[in-house]
Parts: sequence; C-alpha cells; structure tokens
Amino acid sequence: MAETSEETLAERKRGSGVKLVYEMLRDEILTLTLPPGRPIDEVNLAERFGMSRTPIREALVRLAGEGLVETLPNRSAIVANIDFSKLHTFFDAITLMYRVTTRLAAQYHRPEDLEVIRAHQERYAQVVAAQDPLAMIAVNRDFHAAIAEAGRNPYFTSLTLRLLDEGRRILRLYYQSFNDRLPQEYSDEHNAIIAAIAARDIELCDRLARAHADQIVRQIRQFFGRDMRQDVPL
Amino acid sequence: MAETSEETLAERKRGSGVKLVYEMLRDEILTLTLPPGRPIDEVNLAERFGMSRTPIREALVRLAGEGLVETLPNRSAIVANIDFSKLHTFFDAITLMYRVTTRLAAQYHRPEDLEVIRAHQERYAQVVAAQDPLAMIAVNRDFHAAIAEAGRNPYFTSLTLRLLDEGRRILRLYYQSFNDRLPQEYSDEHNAIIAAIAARDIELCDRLARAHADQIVRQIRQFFGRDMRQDVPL
DNA sequence: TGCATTTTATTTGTCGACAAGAATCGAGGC
DNA sequence: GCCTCGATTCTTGTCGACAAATAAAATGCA
Repeated sequence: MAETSEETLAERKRGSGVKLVYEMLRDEILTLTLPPGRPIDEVNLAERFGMSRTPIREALVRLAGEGLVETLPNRSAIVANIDFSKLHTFFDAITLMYRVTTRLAAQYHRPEDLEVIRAHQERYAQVVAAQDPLAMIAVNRDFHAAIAEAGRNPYFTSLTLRLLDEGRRILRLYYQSFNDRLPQEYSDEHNAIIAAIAARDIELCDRLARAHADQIVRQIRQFFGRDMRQDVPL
Repeated sequence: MAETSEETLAERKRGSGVKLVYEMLRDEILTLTLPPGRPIDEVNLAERFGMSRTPIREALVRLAGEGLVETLPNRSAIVANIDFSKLHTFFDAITLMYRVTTRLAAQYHRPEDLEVIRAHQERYAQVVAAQDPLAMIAVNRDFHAAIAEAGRNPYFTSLTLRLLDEGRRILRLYYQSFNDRLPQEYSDEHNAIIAAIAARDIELCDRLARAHADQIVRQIRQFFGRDMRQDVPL
C-alpha cells in the first residue's frame, strides 16, 4: 500500500490525534466519500492514520454522538444512513432554524459578524460562478452557520449546525444526480438576507429565511419525492 | 473505603460498562450530586466502578458531546458549568421547543402516546402531592420528553431533551433554595396541554405551551435575576 | 445438493502499562 | 517575606495485548 499523507505525519502533538481523525472522518462522511452504510473498521483506520485504536474509537464515539455514525454492539460501526422516509422532519427543522437564527442575527449581530457573513457569501458567489458543487455545499453551510453564530444562542446554533451538516449529504446526493447549473437565485437570496440582517429588520429576516428554505426544500422534494413538510405558521 | 454497590456487580455483560457509568454520571450531574465545576478524576471513577479507565473515558466523551462535562486538554474534565449570563438563551430555546413539540404532538400523536403522556402526568401529580422536588423535576422532564416523542421529529426531540436535562439542573438549584410548596398550577397546566393534544387543537397547544414556559421562566427569572428573554411572536 | 452444526477467523470491548504534560511542592535568590 | 525556578507527583493521552462476541468457513448429514 502506498504511503498516505496521514502516515507521513509521524510527529503529532499529544492530544491532536483524535481531533485529526475526527475532522477527517467527518469531512469524508459529509462529502459522501464514505457513503451511508459503509462499515468503519477500527484497525483499518488505525493503520491508515498510524496510531492506536484508542483515539480512533474516541473519534467514532464523538461522531456517533452527532449522529454521523451508527454503532452496533460488538459489530462494526457504519456511516449513518440517510432516512428518506423522515426527510420531512429534516425540512421542518431546517426551515424553523433558518427562521429563528436569522431573526436572532438581526437582533444581536455585531459589525464583525456581518463581515464574516459577507465574506462567506462572497466566496459562495465565487464557487457558484466556478460551478464547484462540493465547495458550494460547504460554503453554503458556513454562510448559514455564521448567521446562527451571530444570533448568539448556542442551543439554536448547535441544532442548526447539525442540520446544516446533514444537509450537506442530502445536497451532495442532489447535485451528484443533477449536474446542471448551480442556481444563481440562492446567491441573490443570500444577499437579501444579509441586507435584512444589517437593517435589523426581524420580520423581513423571517420572511426571507422562510422563502429561502422553501426554495431549497421545493427543489429537493421534486427530486427525492413529494413534499411531506407541513406549513408551520406558528 | 466501604464496598459500594457498583463494586459488587463483578460480573457485567460485555459492553454494558460504558452505558452504566454514562447513565450513573449523567444522573449525578443532573441532580447536582456532582456540582458544576467539580473535577472528574478518571482513575477515581475507574476504581469506584471496578473497571478500567477505557470505558470511563468513553462515557466522558459521550457526556462531553452532550455538553454535560467540559474537557480541557491534558487536564481533568469537569462537570459543565451553568452559564447564568446566558440563561436567556436557554429560556428562548425551551420556550420555542415547548411550543413546537406540543404542536407536533397534537398533529402526529397516536393513542398509545397519550397513554404514556398521561401516565407521566399522573406520576407528576403524585410526587407533587408528596412534595418530592427531585422526583418532580425528573418526572417533569419525562412528561415533556414524551410529548416531544409523540411529535415524531427527531431533530426537535433531541434539542428538547438536551434543554430538559439542562433544565433539571436549573430547577434543582431553584428548588434547593426555595423549599416552599411545589406549585400545583403546573400540574393543572399539564392536564390542559394533554387535553389540547388529544383534541388535536394545534393553536391551543401553542398558546398553552407558551404560557406554560412563560410561567416557569417567570418564576425562575425572579429568583435568578431579570428576564432577559425576548418575546418571539414569529 | 442443500441445510444444520462445529470450527476457525475476524473484530470489537476491555485491560494494564508507559510516557507526555500540567499541577504541586520545595529550594534558592532578591 | 515574596517571587522565581526546578524537581516531584499526579493525571491524562496513547499504546499493545488479550478475551468475548460475532461473522465466516468448513464439516457432517440427509
């Protein structure tokens, strides 16, 4: 077997091992490099990363806590499956979180938050222009994550991050099939959301976030199946 | 040192160790038996539970993933602190989750769900009558957790569970200071919520859940400090 | 040949041990 | 007397190994 880049990193700082394998595995799962259902062999990973099974297991436990891997007792852990029969619950949740975090961002953001958000959006426009689906998906996540952070509610932020990550896998499946144009309208909607946050217009943020979520949900549902989502006027 | 009950359980099934120590530690944290900030020594726990450090560490990693313990590199893990300066974000989140999960329960509950919810509420009334604060706090959590389960959205359920658990610590602090009567009005509100769910009246569920949350938040805030929470009309 | 059962092999769960880093304690200097 | 620096102790992070449990292969039987 050829030397992988991980093996060359012989000298690692104590405690950095788990973080490395955690982030690496996480990225490979979210980009579907590791497809859902793929078994995860501990010894295999151990020799791949050139370390013992102990830090590997710790990383797997953390990933299991986030729902990205499923562990069966005395059996191999597997990459978490995507339950398409429960997609509507995902749509419900991401729609509400888009609305809530964008509202909160309008209220609590500071100038430096806006700079971060705008930077992500600029990069988003770039990768859409470059027709790079993988980068587009990752940056879209960063954009909404930055908005959630600006809202300064760690509970909402953590759920939003989890949903955004799960969404990376779903979007990847979506764009893997459709290799057509990356939609420009999302970029426009992002800019409108930024303007609404900067203007601290809570109601406008709510409407834009909901419309943004609706747009994405509509596109995905007509690919994966009917829209099982219910309207949540609250 | 005297033999503890854990040590007497010499024969354990393979794989049950982590679950045992995870649930035990979790319960001790949520009941404030282990106060926030208390350092958690791995070898101490290892000999207390009569097992190696490996399963102890795995349990700690899981608890850290849920935010119940904080780990510092190369230093002792500690029971997660309660950030009182961010209590308002907790109130925001639990209020919204009460509303959303109760709404969803009204829509998606099945007859057997109602039985479970009613059973929890009966037990709630019992422990309130018995003036048992610890049991009241635990059963209150189970009651709202059952409602969230009946709503059948795993994303909302998981955030709700996390908030309910965090709430157990806050309520414990609250009732530890006030050793006065356990409020009867919560029990009445619970019954009203059950009736609204059974009637599948979504809007009524929303109003009742919000009022219920408001009631609790009001009581806690006048103890811990001013209500920093904002109104979220959505 | 097809199925049930035993045997082998693979993979996980747990253990004890060692080394790196941090906290504690003590000695020395100002 | 107080601060700084070094040695010691203590705790964590990682390792290699062993045993239990499952999966796979081989064997026996109809």
